[in-house]
Amino acid sequence: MFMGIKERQQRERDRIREAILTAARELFVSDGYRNVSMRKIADRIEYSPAAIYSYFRSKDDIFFELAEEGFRKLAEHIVGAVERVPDPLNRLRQGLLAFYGFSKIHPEYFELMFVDRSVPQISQDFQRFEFFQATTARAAADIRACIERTEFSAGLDPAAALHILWVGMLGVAIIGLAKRLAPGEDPDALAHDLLELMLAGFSTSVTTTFVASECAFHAADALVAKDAHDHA
Amino acid sequence: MFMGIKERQQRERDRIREAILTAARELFVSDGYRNVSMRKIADRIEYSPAAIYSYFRSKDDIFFELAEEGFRKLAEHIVGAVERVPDPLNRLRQGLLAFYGFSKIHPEYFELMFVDRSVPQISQDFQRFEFFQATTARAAADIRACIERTEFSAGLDPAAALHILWVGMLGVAIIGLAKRLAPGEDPDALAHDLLELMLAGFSTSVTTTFVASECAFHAADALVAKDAHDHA
DNA sequence: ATAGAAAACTGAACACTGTTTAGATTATGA
DNA sequence: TCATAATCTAAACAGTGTTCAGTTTTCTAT
Repeated sequence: MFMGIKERQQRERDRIREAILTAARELFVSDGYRNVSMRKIADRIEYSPAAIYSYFRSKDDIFFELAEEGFRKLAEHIVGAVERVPDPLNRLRQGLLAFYGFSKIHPEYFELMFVDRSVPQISQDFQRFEFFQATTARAAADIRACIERTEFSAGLDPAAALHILWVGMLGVAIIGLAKRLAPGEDPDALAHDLLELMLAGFSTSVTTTFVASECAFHAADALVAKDAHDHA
Repeated sequence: MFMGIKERQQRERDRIREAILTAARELFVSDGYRNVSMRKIADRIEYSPAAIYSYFRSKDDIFFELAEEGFRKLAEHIVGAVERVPDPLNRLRQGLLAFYGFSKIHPEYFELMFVDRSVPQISQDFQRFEFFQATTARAAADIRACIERTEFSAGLDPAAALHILWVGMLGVAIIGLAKRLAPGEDPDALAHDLLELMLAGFSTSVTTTFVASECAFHAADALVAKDAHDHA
């Protein structure tokens, strides 16, 4: 009869769902994601632990949603770092440094997104995060521009090159997070050096044997092509 | 009176201690270190869980010992890969590929040694593992040789350069372990490409701002100097 | 307003986890 | 033989994710 009731109920459900995520996020950021428990979340929202299970299938589902959040945050962070950089090479540089920087600003998100194996869904659906569709497309376009400007070697596959750069920065990020450096050592300097080394290497005639998958990096190329077409 | 009793008791203690480590290692390798529990270890050695605590202060202590084992294994693996390679640059290459390869042969050890944060002692004492004293010294010496042969740029700091190479390979190893690649993508090719890229970069005049700590990499230099002196 | 249905929530339990402690058992030394 | 010392265990504590029977609340239709 009253049409608004279903909607109000749905709004209420969404509100509680969001409260669960907020509680999880706060615990996650302050205590580390290893120290988030269903009972702690339940305490925060003043519900019983069992109640959460009518909003999320499992604890992993909550973390998966937080990971998605992390990918959105990361995309924003990188876009914010490169949007006013006109030069393709510098934009690439700043973008990759921003990727590394994200691991320091949001270590918990970063570990969940790129390192952790306890939430299998994140590994499984890794390529599906829209982060890749948008952000990597722009980065690949910058690499292409660098090749055209002869700043990078001609035989370079942009998608493969991006993958390599990304993996390198991931390595630095992780030794920083996992604290596998001596007290005096500066991971920032390491990040800088590795990045410059890789960029310098791309100006020589290195060949790539790695083939980046269609669904992620090359699909992103199509997206940029479409983007260029739209702006034409 | 009977002098041998204390010794026999100590032997027995050592035997049981070793049995605990063996049980832990087997569970660790087959089920993953996240799935090793004190109760499972206790079941295997047919003792009560509490008994283990008179041989190890905590579960972390067991894992720390397994990590030490891992570092010995890794050192052996790398030495085995490079011992018959005469050329310094190739030796460096093979050594770094062996480091990456170790992450595939012993993923559980690798994650425990280089990624995991749940055993704080491993992060804390990371630089003290003898692995660094020996293996990194030889790698740094190879880098020095490459510089002398003008295969690498002159201004290079061998310790810093090694750190950079190591971190790069660590990145590839981790995306492999954490399965952050699309199904078709080959982490081996990625490892190869990144390594060649970095080596190519070192032949250009890149500058390093990173300062490797005394206690780990530079201390290793001293060890190699001593080594050279001993063989003279 | 009231009965019935549906949705929401809880208490208690299950099977785990690392760790501690008091007590029982066994081996040793005089 | 008897006390001491070493060794091992049962039980418990506080925590974990998850499930389920049952209660409470909310909505719908008469």
